[in-house]
Amino acid sequence: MQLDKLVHFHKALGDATRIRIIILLKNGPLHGLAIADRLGLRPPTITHHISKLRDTGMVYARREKNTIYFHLDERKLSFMASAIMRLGEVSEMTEKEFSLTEKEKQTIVNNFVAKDGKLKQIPSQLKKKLVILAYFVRNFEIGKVYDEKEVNEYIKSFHEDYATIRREWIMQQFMYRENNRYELNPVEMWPVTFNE
Amino acid sequence: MQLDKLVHFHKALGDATRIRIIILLKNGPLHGLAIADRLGLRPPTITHHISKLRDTGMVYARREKNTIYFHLDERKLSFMASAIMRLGEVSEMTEKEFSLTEKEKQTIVNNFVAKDGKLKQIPSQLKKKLVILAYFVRNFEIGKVYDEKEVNEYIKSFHEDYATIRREWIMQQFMYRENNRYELNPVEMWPVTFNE
DNA sequence: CAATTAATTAGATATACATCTAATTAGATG
DNA sequence: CATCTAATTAGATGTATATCTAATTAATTG
Repeated sequence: MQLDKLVHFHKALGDATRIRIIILLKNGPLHGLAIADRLGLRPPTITHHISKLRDTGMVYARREKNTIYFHLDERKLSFMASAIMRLGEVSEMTEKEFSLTEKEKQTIVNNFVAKDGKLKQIPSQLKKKLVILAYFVRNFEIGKVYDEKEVNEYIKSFHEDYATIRREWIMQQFMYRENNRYELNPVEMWPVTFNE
Repeated sequence: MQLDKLVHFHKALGDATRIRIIILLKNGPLHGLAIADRLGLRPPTITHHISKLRDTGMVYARREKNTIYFHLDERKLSFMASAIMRLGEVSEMTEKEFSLTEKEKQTIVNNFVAKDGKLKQIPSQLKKKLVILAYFVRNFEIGKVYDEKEVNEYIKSFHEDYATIRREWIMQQFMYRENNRYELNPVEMWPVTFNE
């Protein structure tokens, strides 16, 4: 399910009147006037809410004579309600954010790092920035503690604006700082990993 | 869970930015500036959204130095997301709507039905109205088909405004009408049942 | 086809809320 | 205590939306 659909589903349930309609429909189909009467609201208000519920697919309509009965599709409701828990799964929208192939990452590096190994500029696009940060941070040793001067010196070897890079490493959780001493965070915390 | 809490939970998820925050936090805790940077938004905007998420309990905060890390409580998220499916269960909010003891129903009947068995007036409060409608509708036989005149005659035996009562029985699904012939709906469809 | 009933549309109103900038608070550190 | 950084608050702005009344459409039936 794509993000937009998920948002609309929860928007649909984010209203007391619509939840009450769901409750009514749990006990079986009902038509508009009956719903309006039970909730103490006017028919146009029910039309408004029902159409939002129908848009998500969790409610559908069946005509009988000139009365329209609204039914709750409990399976759909259940499926969509649980979607938020499945967010991390493959083929979910998460992947759009941060999954890059090694090839793509290499391309980004090639675009921003000169032949002499220096960083031409810090990418402004988040995804690219993270790749670059990951690329250069790998030269620290896991578990080793560095003082600020050491970190600065290393950064200067490939880019002049050491303050920004240092700050980004902390902010993006590649590194951890305590009492001005720096060390790598565990790789699991990195927003992007970089395997050569 | 009470209705209000459920509504607020879904309201909280009914926004693309907040869903994106959830996605980020699924990969581990993050602090405000990092979230702002990843989403391309300003810190106050993040404060705004995070506080809505915290209100529901699905996100909590832990301070480390002067950075505040926000954590996702997946168990709470999962519990609340599934609440909509449990709506019908006992001790849920449904019961507030329509569960009356036989005694309470009898009291309502006593208040609205005179000693001679006539309906004094149609209750305006929904709950009471349904009890009265159920009370009088029981005299029809299950499965038997009535024509409109028969229905009217029966209603007149206890109340003058037969049109209203007849219409309410249809609207509230105590009865079903087809080609001006009337019959009782199955008791499962009644919004209120009445056992003597 | 005229009358009835159910549902929807149109348009108005009032409230909620997502986002921003600017200013402020809170903690940590030199 | 002065400075830095992170987070929050305050206040403004524009958009979204819940509800209503009045008017209209759709289907059924005498």
